[in-house]
Amino acid sequence: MTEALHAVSTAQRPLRVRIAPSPTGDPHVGTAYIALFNYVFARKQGGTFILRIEDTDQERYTAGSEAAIFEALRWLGLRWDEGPDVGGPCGPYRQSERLAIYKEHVELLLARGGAYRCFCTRERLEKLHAEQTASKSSHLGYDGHCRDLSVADQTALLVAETPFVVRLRVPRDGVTRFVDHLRPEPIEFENRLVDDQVLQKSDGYPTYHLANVVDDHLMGITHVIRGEEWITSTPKHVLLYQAFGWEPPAWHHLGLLRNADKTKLSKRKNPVSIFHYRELGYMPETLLNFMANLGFSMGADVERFTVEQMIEAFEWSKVSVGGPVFDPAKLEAFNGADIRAMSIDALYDRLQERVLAPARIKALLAQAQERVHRLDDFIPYLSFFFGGSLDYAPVLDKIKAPAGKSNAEAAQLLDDYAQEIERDNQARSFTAPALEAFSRDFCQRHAVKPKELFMLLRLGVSGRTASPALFDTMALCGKDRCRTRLRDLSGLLRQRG
RNA sequence: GGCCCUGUUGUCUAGCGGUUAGGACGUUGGCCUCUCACGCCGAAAGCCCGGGUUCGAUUCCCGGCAGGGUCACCA
Repeated sequence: MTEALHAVSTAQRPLRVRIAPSPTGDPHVGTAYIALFNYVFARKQGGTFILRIEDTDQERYTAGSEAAIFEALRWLGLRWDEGPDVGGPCGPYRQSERLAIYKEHVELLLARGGAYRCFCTRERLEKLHAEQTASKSSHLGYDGHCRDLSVADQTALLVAETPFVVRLRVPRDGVTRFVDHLRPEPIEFENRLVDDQVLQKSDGYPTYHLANVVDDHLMGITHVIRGEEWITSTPKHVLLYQAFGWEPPAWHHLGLLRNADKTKLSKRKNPVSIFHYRELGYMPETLLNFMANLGFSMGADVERFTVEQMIEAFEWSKVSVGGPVFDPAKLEAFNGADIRAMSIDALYDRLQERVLAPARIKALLAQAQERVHRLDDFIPYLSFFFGGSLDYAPVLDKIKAPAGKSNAEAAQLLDDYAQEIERDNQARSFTAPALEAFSRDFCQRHAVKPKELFMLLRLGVSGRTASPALFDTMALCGKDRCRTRLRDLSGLLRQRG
């Protein structure tokens, strides 16, 4: 049985893999991690590496984050062969441009009986969920209310323009089994525990599950290499392939990157933006090497290697699957070693690329010009625009919670501030005017005097009581540097109790 | 809670029935040295637990336990 299942894999089709990020927020290191393994595997096998943008959620979509994904992956050197920007034979590579395709496939499924229309209201579903939770029902999920509506009933509802979603008709019994090529045993799910997943939302957009399967098939994806978080929805995907009569890809679920406390790597507990590492001066090849070691082992006690060397040596048997803790200290050590290994000329060139990029330096000089008396003062004056965490010792006594607030509340205020910036479409871009508008509004909402919050922000970001205009300072420091420092400051406040 | 995945020092890992259980980060002692850093030498620290199978289990099997993931008209 096991043998037979393993043998099914992807016969003789040309090897094609993909990374399919969704454009929400900053590009995540987890995306880079998964991209790396897809990329390396494709290169090793002479296959094709595809970038597909999964932008089917209009609510969470954020402008500019697609471009940010391109930028981040390019910075890392993970070049894709097909994608929204470079095109390719299976385009478009942006799901929002493939809506007609999904519609068509939903119709196909409906016609075949593999899916059905569900007219249940959100209220009913919420009530259902509440009841299931309250009764401690062992399995939550749709109750199949609309599963067998008569044609007449459906027509009536359709004529009345009742909103509906389309759900996958999951078999009531039996099991769905698939092989994960990273694990020794096939993975099995009882069908009765698999929910009738929504495939098409009431706004006509596909959900991830539908779009992903349709695209993977249409784009000829032979190997799906993704995070372990997807294992539980894989039976739905397998069932979808079956409903369409398609051959599923070979599944590979990699362990999830973790915080120090072993939970799934999160923004709350760790810097997760690829840009954070770029801005703070980690080198792309070092970051890649560090991440490679999280799930891949070269063997022979070698852990410093290039992507080329990884490609050379790559085999799935060298990939481990326990969720690794992303340890910034080790990354730091790798990066330091790599800096030491460079020639002075190479180092100098590296610095020009970003840290000392002329445009950046000029922008900084513009801030320092009127505040400095000697040329030699520029560098010390601008020092806090560089580096990560600051030493707050010299200004410790100046760091105070706003009037009427405890230290803990002030810390919380800073955390909220950092968090809410991400949710603000303007402030997220981190320009001075947007930051100012956001910050003033923030003060209003949280009942703090701007003066007090702004001083706290200034101290956090610059480590000084005096600096160039706060919002220019923040914009020039960059989001990632500000975020770490504000996090540091909030930690410091919290520590005081 | 149901289901699923995972389980070697604090962390990332090597190991694939017999090893003084190897390497790296971190921690730590020392050497080098005007200081720091680097570099070098050394140390502490691990096979989740309990049953099997076996002459012998970290390794194979079973059962626990622990951690994680997932249970959306988000991906």
